[in-house]
Order: sequence, then C-alpha cells, then structure tokens
Amino acid sequence: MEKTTMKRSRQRDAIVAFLKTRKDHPTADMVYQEIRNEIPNISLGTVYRNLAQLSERGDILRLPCDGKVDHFDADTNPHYHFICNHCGCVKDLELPYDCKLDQNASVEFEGIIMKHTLLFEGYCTDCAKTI
Amino acid sequence: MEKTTMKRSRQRDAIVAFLKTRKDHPTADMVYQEIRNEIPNISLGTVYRNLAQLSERGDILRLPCDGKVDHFDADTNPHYHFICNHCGCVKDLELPYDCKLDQNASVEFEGIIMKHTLLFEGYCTDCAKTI
DNA sequence: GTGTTTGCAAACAATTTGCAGAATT
DNA sequence: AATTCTGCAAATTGTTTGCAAACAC
Repeated sequence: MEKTTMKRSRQRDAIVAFLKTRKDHPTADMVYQEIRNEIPNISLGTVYRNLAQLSERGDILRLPCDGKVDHFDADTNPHYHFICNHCGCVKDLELPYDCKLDQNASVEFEGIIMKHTLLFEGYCTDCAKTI
Repeated sequence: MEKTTMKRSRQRDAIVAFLKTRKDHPTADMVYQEIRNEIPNISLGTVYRNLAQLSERGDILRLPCDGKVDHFDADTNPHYHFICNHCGCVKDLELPYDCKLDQNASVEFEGIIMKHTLLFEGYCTDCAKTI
C-alpha cells in the first residue's frame, strides 16, 4: 500500500489508461489482449506485474470474485460489486461501502477487523432473459 | 445442489467426519494431510472430488477467501467468516447472514441478485499480538 | 451386474518468478 | 551510473481430469 519509487513505463501507462476507459472490470487477460493492439510484444507477465503493483499501491482495485479470476477496477472509491453466475460479467452496485458492517462484526470478535469484501451474485440483465 | 444418487465410501465418510470435528475451516490440503493418518493411500484428487461433490449438494460449505485457498465448513448454516491477513486462519463470526443486504443491493440494480458472500479481514487475536 | 468411487498420474488454468537486456531517472 | 522495468520462458500453485481397477448397492 505504501508508495515506493516507481519509474514510468509505456506498458504501465497503457494499462492504467485502458482501465480508466472501462466501466466493466477487466481481468488480467482482458487487459493483456487489449494492450496487445497498442504494444504487440507486451508480455502477460508484465501485465500481471503491473496490475499487482498498482493494486498494492492502491492506484487500482483488485476485485476477488469467489475463486473465479480476479477483475480490476480503476475506480478506487470503495464500493461493492456484482458477478453474474452465468456470463461472469462484473458490475458496479450503487451501494457504498458500509463501515458499520465492520463495527457490527467486531462486537463479538476478539481479533481486529479492518475491512470486508462483499460480492453479490445472481444473473445480470442479459442473462436473466436467456435463462 | 440437487441430491444425486451417491454411493457411500470410506473416504467420503472420513472427510465429513473430520470436518465435523473441527471449528476451524480446513483447506482441501489440510483435509488430505489429516485423512492420510487414517487412510494412508487416499489421493488428493479424491479429497478434491469429495469436497466439490459435498459442497455442491449443500452438505458442506465452500468458503471462498479472496483469491486465497478455499476453506471448507461442515456448519452449513449460512454465516459470515473472518480471515486473518497474517496467518490465513479462518474464523466464524456471530453475525448471521443478512438477507436485507440482497434487497438493498437490488434496489438500483436491473439484474437478479440471489445471494452475497461477505468476508471480513484483519488480524486474529494471536497475530494481533505479534504485529 | 450396474454404476459410482478410487488412486494415480498427467493435464490444466491462473499467476509468479529468474534472468539478461532495455528503458527511465 | 543506478535502478526499475521488460520480454521470455520456466516454475509454481491449486485444482481438475482420464482411466482402469475396486467398491457399493
């Protein structure tokens, strides 16, 4: 989370720029496929390295999705997400992060609760029709 | 989730019995290591197969832990969990599953929300001391 | 007997890492 | 010049799968 020295790179700039253009929440591989149009010989390892680095610094959000592939979000404002159990798409929810959940959970708990992740599941609009 | 025909096996019985004895929430590998004492030539594949089968039938709970290794819980009563960011241990929280979260999230959302997973993070009692 | 389950090993998917060279400061 | 970053390929991790034999009903 602490900002370390960081040199700029075309690859990382492209990754951040791309993430900012998207409201859906691409996976590492989606980022890789996209950036390849611009920087054809970028490697998947570089994409993973940068996504890890950026999310550790808090510049982007890593969205863990119940054992499925991680997604990434350029909107670092804490908010909740939804994942479709059919197509796997990830969407934002209006619901803002609720600190009270952490407080409530802390009441009967001896350890230290710092945060929570909350993921909603179901079917997105499109998939709801097809099923 | 639907109960299919299922023949009994010593291996599966041992897995379920073991999970029931534990309040912590073992991973597949922890189950494997433990059952090996009783059934030395059980294979890791069998453990994974049974854990998957049992959790699909709803006989046990699979706990996805933010990209980290899945844990398993014989207590199928829906409740929330805590994971320690230091030692990785998983603990139960008193907080019961809150259906209102699903309702609230549904208000501004066009798709269908069926459930949510909520995982708290921080430091367990032991690790809180060491850090 | 029929169908399920097992052990084993190989396959797999997602991600991480080691390294020598290239790029940034 | 010093250090960070990259591409590449190999390694790792967690998990799944194909198959023939073993087992349960």
